[in-house]
Amino acid sequence: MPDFFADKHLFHNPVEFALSKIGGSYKMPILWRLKDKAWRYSALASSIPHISDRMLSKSLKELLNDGFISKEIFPEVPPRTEYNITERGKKAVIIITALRNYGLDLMKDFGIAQE
Amino acid sequence: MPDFFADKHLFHNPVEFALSKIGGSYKMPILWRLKDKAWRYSALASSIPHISDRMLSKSLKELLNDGFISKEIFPEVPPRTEYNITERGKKAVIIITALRNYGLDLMKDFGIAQE
DNA sequence: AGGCATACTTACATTTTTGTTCGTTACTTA
DNA sequence: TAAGTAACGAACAAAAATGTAAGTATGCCT
Repeated sequence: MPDFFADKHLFHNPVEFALSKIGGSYKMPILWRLKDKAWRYSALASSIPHISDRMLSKSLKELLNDGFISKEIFPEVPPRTEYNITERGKKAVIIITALRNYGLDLMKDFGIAQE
Repeated sequence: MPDFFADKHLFHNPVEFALSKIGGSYKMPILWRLKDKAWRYSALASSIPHISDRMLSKSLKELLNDGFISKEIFPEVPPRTEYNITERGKKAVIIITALRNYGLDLMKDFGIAQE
């Protein structure tokens, strides 16, 4: 696997590419929440621990641009926005699930409590 | 999944924990190379694109401390060191493989060339 | 008129991660 | 004697990711 360019950025392997799309602190938590229902901005904001508006809207915008989620704006007052997962996002949820299970195994392996 | 502490650090979900152990730019490339044979330090250094001594020895040390790899020093001159994967590391390789396949799929999906 | 609500954006500060350069040990070879 | 080699470590610099604080629009409610 040689290096390759994408989005004006250099990558060295497929994992790096995948994590450039769904990595970082908040994208997986967002996709995970959207996996079985629509969520609005404010609900995501209060559900995801410690997330700031900056990181939430930045993450949502990138996931949207990359086609992992879709967005619907309802012209109400105050405005309402709903985010949904797309087909591409559903594929991401599969690997997120695998990573999550691996993480749970590792936690057991390291003797970390979980309730 | 509530927050939890490990290694004096706060985590919010199992994925975050897993990636604290095998994430970053170089740990997966290292584990990937060790999956079917022993490698010595200098071979890893020249095989992994752009890696510096600092990052290589830092990554190796952490993987070693966390039990993903083992190390054998041969008292020759100049010294020779060999790194091997452990059982815990082999489990990591499984999820790395999944992530890699997902990355390849994503690349196709985004129309990125691969030879 | 003033405050509240939602869904954001912008500027700036701080933290985390990674890169660069240099030094070390102990012996061997030119 | 000087230079080379393998496998690092330490100090410092730069870059990338994240955090903080504040501001925006529209319109309702009091």
